Amino acid sequence: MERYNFKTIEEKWQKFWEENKTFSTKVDKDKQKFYCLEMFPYPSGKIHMGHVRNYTIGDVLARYKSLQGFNVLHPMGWDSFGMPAENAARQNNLDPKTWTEENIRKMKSQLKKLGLSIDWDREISTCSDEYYKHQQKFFLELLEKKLVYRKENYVNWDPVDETVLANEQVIDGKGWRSGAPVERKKLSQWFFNISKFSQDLLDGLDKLNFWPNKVKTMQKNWIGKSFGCEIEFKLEGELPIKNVKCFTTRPDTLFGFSFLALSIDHEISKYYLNNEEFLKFKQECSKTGTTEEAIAVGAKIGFKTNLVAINPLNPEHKVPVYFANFVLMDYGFGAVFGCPAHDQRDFDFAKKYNLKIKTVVRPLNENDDYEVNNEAYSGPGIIINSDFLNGLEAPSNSVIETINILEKKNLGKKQINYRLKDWGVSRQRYWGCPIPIAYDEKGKVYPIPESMLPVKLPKDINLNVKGNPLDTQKNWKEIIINGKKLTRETDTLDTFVCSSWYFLRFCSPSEKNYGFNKDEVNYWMPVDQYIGGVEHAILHLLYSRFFMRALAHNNKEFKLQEPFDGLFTQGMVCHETYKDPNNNWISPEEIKTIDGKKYLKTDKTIPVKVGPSESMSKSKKNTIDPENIILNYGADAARLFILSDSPPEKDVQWSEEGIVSSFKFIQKLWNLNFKVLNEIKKNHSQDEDKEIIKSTNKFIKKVTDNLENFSYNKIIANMHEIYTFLNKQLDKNYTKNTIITNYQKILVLMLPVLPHFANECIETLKSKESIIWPNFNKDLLQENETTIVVQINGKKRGILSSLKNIKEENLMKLIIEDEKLNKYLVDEQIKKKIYIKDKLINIITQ
RNA sequence: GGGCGAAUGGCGGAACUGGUAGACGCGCACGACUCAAAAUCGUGUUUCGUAAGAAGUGAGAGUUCGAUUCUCUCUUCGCCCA
Repeated sequence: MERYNFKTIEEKWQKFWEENKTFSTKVDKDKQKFYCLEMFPYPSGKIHMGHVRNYTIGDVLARYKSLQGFNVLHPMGWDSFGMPAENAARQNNLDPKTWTEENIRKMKSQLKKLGLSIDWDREISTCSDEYYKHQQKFFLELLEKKLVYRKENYVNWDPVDETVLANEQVIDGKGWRSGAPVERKKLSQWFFNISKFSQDLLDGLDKLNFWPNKVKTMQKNWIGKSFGCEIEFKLEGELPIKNVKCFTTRPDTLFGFSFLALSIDHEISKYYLNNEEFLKFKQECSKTGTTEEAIAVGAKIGFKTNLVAINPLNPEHKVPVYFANFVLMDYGFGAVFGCPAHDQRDFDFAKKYNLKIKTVVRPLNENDDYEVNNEAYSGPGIIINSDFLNGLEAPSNSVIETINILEKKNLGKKQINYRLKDWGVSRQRYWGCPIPIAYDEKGKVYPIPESMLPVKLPKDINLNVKGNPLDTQKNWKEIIINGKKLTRETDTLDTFVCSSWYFLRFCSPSEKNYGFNKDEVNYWMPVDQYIGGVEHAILHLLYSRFFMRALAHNNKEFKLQEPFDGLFTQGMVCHETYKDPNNNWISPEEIKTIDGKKYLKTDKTIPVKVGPSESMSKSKKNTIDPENIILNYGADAARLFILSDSPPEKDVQWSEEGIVSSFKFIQKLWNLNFKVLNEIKKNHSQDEDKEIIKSTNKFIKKVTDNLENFSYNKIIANMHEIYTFLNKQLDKNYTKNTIITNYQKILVLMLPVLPHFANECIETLKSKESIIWPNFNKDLLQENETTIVVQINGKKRGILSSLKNIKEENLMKLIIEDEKLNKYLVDEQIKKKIYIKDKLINIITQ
């Protein structure tokens, strides 16, 4: 026996693949294609275990499909624009480009050490102008199609850093860096008209049969289609505006109307701009963040106007009009009617300002004198206190009925509303794709002509400035187009734009004239299997789906709607957490295990508190560096373990014991390989080939089924079974040729998971058969013997072996002959027998 | 607060359309090899019970000859949205 030297063998095969361009792919219309894609990484400089898991899962699939004869596209690239580069560059006084490129170089070499079957010739990086110049063209194409527009919108503004913050940079209402309370500020920004496709994006979900339902539900909720009605309210007061439109999903509660609330940006607000109290109120409102959550959690405040709104169903019923901070201008019409009894937010508001609370829906188990007390009732029930609406079932009938009445009286109309808002793509940052636009002094928009693309980012820029660094670049900002002096747009595009079409670029990464080549895209797209984290379930996937529709809009040559045919979302990688006696987090490397208990490495008498297994994060110090794992145990062991313990869609727990056992298993397989090589040298007098043929056939079926169902953890279990079988049975008398062909089939089954190891073993076998995925023979799966479970009164009492297709009478004979079983039957009357052929018999006696 | 999902040995997890619960791995125990240890190999391992046997898939009910699987109620946990 010889030690398996993973280092030289893994290096050998990686070199072989690179030199032979084994994974380089071309369009081949005679072959069926398979596009396998994993979400491309942000080049942080180091791969983490999440990457190892994601890319191993993808690689297993890609290698499997390729062994099956598919023409597999399996590319990799870099989502390389974004804030970490800008932050790191600022800290280390570097250029973001240099920092990013160095990280890409490091990460690429780490990924290569994992032995992934990637076509590196197709590598792309979104921060290269080769990539983003096409994105700028797409932007202009969408502008032409009127799917891009500019409008004023609120942003999260950090008043200290003088910068715009993304929602996730706002922590507890404060800027993540400065700690200053975040304000709302209006800025002119670019928007993609994703809401134009709301219905289409919703409908498309039904056709995505190979997506997890969970993700489809999340997208559905995000699009948030609601059915309701637009109502026009008459206003009394000294303003030229006499009507206000509202959208509501509950027009049936109109008799519980107690106030009308307007957004501070409602057109009516312009009549209050010289009212100091109002301006103060507006100032106050700017202190709440822009997210729906911030508004929901924050205090509800209002400003009372001297206006009065009239209930369209009862002109006698008049209520006050407020401006309120919880009403958003971009939902409905920036106005809501308040019904405190049946909406908690309205209830809180009414309590605060002492407004009337009138109950108009009673729960089904209450009487008509029911009154809402401490909280709003929003459940189903019966309409009460509402004149001609009384007695209707709410909300099922009452909403439709009320809409009918309103429509007949010309007071409102049925309407469908979506929660999905247009996608704001402007970012006030340096490290992103420049928006190819310029303005004159009056702010008129000029697209940058195609001949002047790409708009490249300026080099040697000072990042240590407040606000957007591009704004301070005078030389860069000034531009002359057709003799006209203009100023460039200094905002860059949201990085989600870059990832909304990168899968198209992979199809034709060197196409010069356009973002992709139509023929190649038509061959490869859609992505057959997309694999990534569930955290991208909404935004990235929805944006990509939108981007395909936007490109296909008014386009005869490009008709793709859905980019990802199949989607798989993998779980996270977790690890135990540890704390020292002072409750400081400590990392796994600082720990020594003695007799199964864990102690500090520095002082082996101090015990370590072991916490629950949580997803790996730097803050909890429970990360494991994949580079060390590959160095110590090899890529195949890492791949084997990351797949073995849990189903890929669930979280997996990384453990030292686990990786060690995977490592040992490969060594065992290596020993087995020697045993096989020895065995085939022998001359056998007689043969028992049937057994090995049958078992191999059975394993082929198991592994193939498990691969098809993404049950990769079960494949590892199958590999252990295979090992046990061969190790025990090998010294029987098989013919040389039978061992070679069947053992090679078994090695091919292992190849997707252990590519270096399996290729090495196949090479030592020197078989003449080609390396392809083996098919199983259905006939060989048939057994002529079977085991039948014997139940008496539903309880398992024994198991009998018999030939298949045994008749019930014969089976009963066997049971009566069996002493153990018969003892349950003597002195009993058999009332009923349920016989499931070749499987089970249940005998009922009482 | 709403939506979705999950709960199986000491642990991670198997169980196809309702038909042998606990595959496979980890851990543990015992044995072999060894002067000894590590490594390796072998055997065992749901619980209670010496045994026959009984109980057992978060809790409680229901459907069924038969439920980890289907239905209802509840508990706990996770994720997403708010």
